[in-house]
Amino acid sequence: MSYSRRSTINCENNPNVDCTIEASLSILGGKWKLKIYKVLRAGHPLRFKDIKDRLDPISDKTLTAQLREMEEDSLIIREVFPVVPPKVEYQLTDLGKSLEEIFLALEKWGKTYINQR
Amino acid sequence: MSYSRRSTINCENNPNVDCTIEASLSILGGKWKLKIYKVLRAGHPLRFKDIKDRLDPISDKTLTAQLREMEEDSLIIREVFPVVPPKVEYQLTDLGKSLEEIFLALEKWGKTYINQR
DNA sequence: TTAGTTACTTACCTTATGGTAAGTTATTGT
DNA sequence: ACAATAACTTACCATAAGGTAAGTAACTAA
Repeated sequence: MSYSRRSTINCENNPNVDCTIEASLSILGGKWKLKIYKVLRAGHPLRFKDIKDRLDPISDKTLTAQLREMEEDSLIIREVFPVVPPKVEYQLTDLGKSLEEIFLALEKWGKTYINQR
Repeated sequence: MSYSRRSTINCENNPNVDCTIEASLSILGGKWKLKIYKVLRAGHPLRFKDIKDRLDPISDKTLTAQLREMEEDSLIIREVFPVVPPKVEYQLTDLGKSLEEIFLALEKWGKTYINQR
């Protein structure tokens, strides 16, 4: 899939009727975003390594990129502690937490689907 | 994104805790699936060309591929009428209709997101 | 006779996504 | 002195998703 990531999503000027869906997909699409959400939704802040360990094998590069995008999109907050070795914690913002409904719907549908086949 | 499309999704034998999410994403992921859902959810069967006309510019090749995958995944039914020029109609199955909750959650979140930025 | 129609298929190409492997930093533990 | 650590970055490569453009079938209307 390729969802074009746009810095501005403007539905007023956008003749495209799929704009809200498009907005969601452009932000949540991809292999990792919702999995990262799942890891972070437990609530307490997690370090880079903690997130990495809780996911399927994911490369540092990819995880970094995904976290940066989520930060840009205001889904998570990144807090850097100036220590050695580095310590960086990530947690969901309120906007990030508002993904719960989508998450639950996908999880529920996934179960339904798996049972029906 | 690349979601690996698997013919069998087996959560029992899968140690991966993200399996239901993964199942949903492997079936709904990509640029077009949910947009096609949106077009078809009106209810009445639509022809290939009708679907195409209601989407952002999409190539025949891509639309064909997406529809075939959705058919394989039991989300839609494809009905061929033996006439010339060809007539093929597509409509949602019950399983396809069960995507409504995901669709609404995405649409709602998209609106929220657009308003918050 | 020729153009138009629909639902495709095919060959080819571009772009995006994500992986691998290595290097970087500054400090602590052995 | 040297390895280990966490959170990166960089260069390079592989795969996949999706686009473009052309071709096909069989019939109808002009």
